[in-house]
Amino acid sequence: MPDSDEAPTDRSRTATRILDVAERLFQRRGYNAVSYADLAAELDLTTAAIHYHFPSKADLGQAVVTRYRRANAKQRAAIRAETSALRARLQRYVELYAGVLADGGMCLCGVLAADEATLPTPVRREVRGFFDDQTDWLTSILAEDIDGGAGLDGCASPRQVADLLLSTIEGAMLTHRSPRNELNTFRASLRCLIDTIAS
Amino acid sequence: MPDSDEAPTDRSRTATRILDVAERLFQRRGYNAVSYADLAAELDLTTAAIHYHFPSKADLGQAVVTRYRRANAKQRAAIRAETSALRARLQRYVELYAGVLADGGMCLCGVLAADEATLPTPVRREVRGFFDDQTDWLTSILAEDIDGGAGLDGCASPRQVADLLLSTIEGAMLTHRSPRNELNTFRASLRCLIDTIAS
DNA sequence: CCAGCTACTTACTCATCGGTCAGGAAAACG
DNA sequence: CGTTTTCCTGACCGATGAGTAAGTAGCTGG
Repeated sequence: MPDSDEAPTDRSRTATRILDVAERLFQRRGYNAVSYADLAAELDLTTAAIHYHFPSKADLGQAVVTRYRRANAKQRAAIRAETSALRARLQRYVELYAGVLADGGMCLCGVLAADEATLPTPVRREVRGFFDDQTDWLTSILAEDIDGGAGLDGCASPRQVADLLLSTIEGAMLTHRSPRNELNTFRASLRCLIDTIAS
Repeated sequence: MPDSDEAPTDRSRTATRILDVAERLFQRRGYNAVSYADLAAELDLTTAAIHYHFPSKADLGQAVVTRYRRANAKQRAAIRAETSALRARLQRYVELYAGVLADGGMCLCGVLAADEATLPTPVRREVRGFFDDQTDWLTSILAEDIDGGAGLDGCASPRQVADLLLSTIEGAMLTHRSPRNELNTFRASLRCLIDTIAS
């Protein structure tokens, strides 16, 4: 081994390109509407080449979601490290999703959740894991808050507020996709919620 | 014509059965993962029989969503007629979706929104129409409210609150599907929001 | 210089997809 | 009664889905 590489999973150049394109397409079209042929065309490869790196579509799907989860964990860690106020943290967290929405995509796990019934088991497990990651993180961020978070009348626990936040984010992405510039509507909905939650 | 039938679109018995099964399957698997063969098997028909009633899949999809939209409009009208308090109206509105979630489904239009990029144009138009229906109705319900709805700090307009509500509902359905009894989590999230919005 | 591995391509397989067409049973119509 | 219309079946179509097998070009290490 040349040097202890940054990533725990050490992917070849081509495998990484495949994951990149697959992630993009999954975010736009969902799991079932993406074929090996689509990927091959965009990558200028054959479908067999993709099967060489990812034997089955389940393998590919799992690899994409696992990487997505890992990248997301890093981003959340950065937010936690670089900000301390609840409001600022939530705002930066929302911007994570706004960025995806801005270039015509949907949260990878949000869109895969819609295909849940037809997802291979390992992919489904990974998607659920992603959502658990989010609610756990949000819960701890909310619980850490100094002023007790008395914003929402009806919510007893930070966990409930976390659930509410995640739901709203995923739902806002689902219902406000590209055509008109609904990115602003997305941001407005979330700003509204955050203003109520934080201070 | 025997008598002026209740429905503007007068469907044969079989066509209605096809729509019923198609709606159920779309809600569980999304648009792309439902085939004519699936429907035929469940209905004990041939695929050709379905093509007789709905020549293309786009026709079928559009018919399903149009009917769904119409039924939903009736339910909303009933809520408006039978309740007057904002809180009660919103609670009954949320129960509309909780019912779908309870038997393992997802909002038809929510799940179709995830497949948006691959949807035939008429189906996509109908799905967008459904969302417009919801925000319009919620907006007017909120605007009608006597106490001005001072619940959410950051939201100026009823329309913004309506957007927020719809997003939360769709997102909560997406992220809290069947396996454990997450129906309660769904209800808790929405109760939390409603408590903040109404009185 | 050859053995072996990595990273592919070419050329398939077989199932399933949405969709078509000719025909037939049965009911409705005149 | 005969004819037309409604509603369906059986047999098929070409395209596309995921996946496979065999072969090969290019490095790499001994």
